[in-house]
Amino acid sequence: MAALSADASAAARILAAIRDVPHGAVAGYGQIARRAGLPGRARMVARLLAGNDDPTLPWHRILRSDGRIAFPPASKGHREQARRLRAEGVVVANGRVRMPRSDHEDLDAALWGPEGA
DNA sequence: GAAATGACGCGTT
DNA sequence: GAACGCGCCATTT
Repeated sequence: MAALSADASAAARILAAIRDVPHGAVAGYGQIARRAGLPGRARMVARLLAGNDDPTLPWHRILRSDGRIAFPPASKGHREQARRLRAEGVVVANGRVRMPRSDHEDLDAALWGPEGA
């Protein structure tokens, strides 16, 4: 069958990685792509979220590498995402989220699982 | 097939 | 920390 996307399996892996983010945790586009086994495809993650039809997908947990919300500060999506993050206990200040710049593999676990890991 | 667009990332200023 | 520029990937025109 014709491949409407670049790689259906790749998309599935990305979605799986996003779903793998626990409640109260956040991750970056590049980080998700990397976890999905697709380094450098951060934009592909964004594209999937932009066209996601899955309301159960925790898209609000996906932020930029700087820890900032991808949407413009005046955008509705930005407000929606910030609201949802706060509802999960994530501290959002000035459209910014506490994000560890040094992603050590050991600390990486803490990023994904603040409760466990 | 080339140019333009987009929920990105990183280095530099 | 903010602003600017360049690079990368995938889809659309």
